[in-house]
Amino acid sequence: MQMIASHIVRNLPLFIGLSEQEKDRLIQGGQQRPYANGDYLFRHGDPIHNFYVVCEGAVQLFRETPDGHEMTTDVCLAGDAIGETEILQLSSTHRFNAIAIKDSLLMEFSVAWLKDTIKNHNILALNLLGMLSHRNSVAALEAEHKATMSAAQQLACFLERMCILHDFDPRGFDLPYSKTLIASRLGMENETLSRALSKLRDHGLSVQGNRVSFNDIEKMEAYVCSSCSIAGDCNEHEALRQRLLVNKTKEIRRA
Amino acid sequence: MQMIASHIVRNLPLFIGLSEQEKDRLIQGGQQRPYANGDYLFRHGDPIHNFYVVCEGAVQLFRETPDGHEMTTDVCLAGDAIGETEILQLSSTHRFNAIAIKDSLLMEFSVAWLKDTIKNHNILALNLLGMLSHRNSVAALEAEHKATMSAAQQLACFLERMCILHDFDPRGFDLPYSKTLIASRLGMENETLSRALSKLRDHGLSVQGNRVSFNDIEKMEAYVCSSCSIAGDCNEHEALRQRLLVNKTKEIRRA
DNA sequence: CGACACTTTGAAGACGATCAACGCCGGTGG
DNA sequence: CCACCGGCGTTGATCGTCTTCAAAGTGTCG
Repeated sequence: MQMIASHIVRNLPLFIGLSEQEKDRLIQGGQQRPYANGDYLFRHGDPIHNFYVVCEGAVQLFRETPDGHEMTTDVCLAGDAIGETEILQLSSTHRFNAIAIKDSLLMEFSVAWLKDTIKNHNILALNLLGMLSHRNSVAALEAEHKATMSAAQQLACFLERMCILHDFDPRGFDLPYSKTLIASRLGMENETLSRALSKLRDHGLSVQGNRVSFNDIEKMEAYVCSSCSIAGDCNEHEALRQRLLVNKTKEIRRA
Repeated sequence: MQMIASHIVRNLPLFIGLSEQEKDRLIQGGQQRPYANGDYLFRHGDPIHNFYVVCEGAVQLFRETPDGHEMTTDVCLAGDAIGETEILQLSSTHRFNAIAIKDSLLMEFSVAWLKDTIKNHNILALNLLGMLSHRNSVAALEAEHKATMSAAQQLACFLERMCILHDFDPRGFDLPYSKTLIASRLGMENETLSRALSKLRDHGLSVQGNRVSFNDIEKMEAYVCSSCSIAGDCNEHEALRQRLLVNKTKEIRRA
């Protein structure tokens, strides 16, 4: 167990460029802790105490509006960090809820401790800057998509990103969490998601049950890119294509 | 002219906490430059050379999709910085266009130089982190609003923020740029914006021509907050209320 | 004055949300 | 073992909102 966690923490983007000894020291500052399905890590308004890394399981980050709407801002799986965006904010309270949606294992780091560490390790600050910067551009892009893309296009985009980010096989992989959650993540209703999924079958992407397969990437890109401002330098499509290639060569090697 | 620019740069959030001497040194690294209405600072895909600060005028940041849609991500006025989000990204090219929409005066800083400076001035890195972090949370909130709010509610939210950010008088101020631009910034059509504006008259906010006045903040907040997840700890409403108060006391003092 | 950009209004259409009903499964309890 | 239930996903019908298209009003500037 400790092994798994340590391995995951070692490979955090936040820790890139640090020596193994430094990583060791940092990991010493963290604490492992299990959460059962349904346990809250924290709620909106709670004081910020920790920075978290998901080692196993899944955590949903979400907010609620007074009129009862629930909006999930993110779903974190193994290897994802929670709180990067908050630790350096002025506000001392959480701005969203975090709940374990599977039995999960997390690594917790005290924020006070982490802040100090950042002040002394310039490389950490730079890593964090790069991460926030990247996250920003992704957020901007998603906001744009929400304005310019149809539900089906947004969904295709989302599945592509999921496939690459979590290193799934484009020819066929299982959704890591429920469609209800995906709908909420994308800011649409379950019914809309369901209908969007069937539309995508005409555009080279099939989803049956939990199984997703990219059948015709060219066709899908044509469908999605017409509404995407960064179609030109969008590295997702390229990555996807590469991945398909890699898998094909692996197959050939096996044969 | 140099005075104006220097004064604005001195008060950049990025430079908070630096001594005046340090600021002087940093300002030496920058260069002032005028842009005429319609001049591009850079285009999507151009290599990233500079970090900019608007000293006078206005700059529109926007993207275009292959199918002809234009989406403005931001409009920068005096005191705003351009490029904070990009300087620490891996990508070496701009991911959006920037065009002067009035005759403007900008301060330009070489990115290479700025990166070095950040590496050596820990305080700059921390300031930048705070800014990105804050920008992130604003972006997340806006994305959420796009999913949960009507056009009129989003607009009200936007005008509130504008009023506070640029230190306008809530009882009456002029829009700093065109409604077309606002519509584009909010990801809606001109017609939708126009209709949203009339709707807002029933909710305590009147706009006639370029003139905006908050007539009944209570009513407006009630209208907006029902769909806002951070209604509780949203400091915008509070700030607006304070500002109204301040202006009232000023008025009394004058009388 | 006329050209032009910006704004507003009306009418029609598209898209997603909402409401309602049903099928499917996994779990619980009799 | 089966009946029942609840969560999840799908499908159809309807409704509201935003977009689209068309037209006309407003303002500014040469």
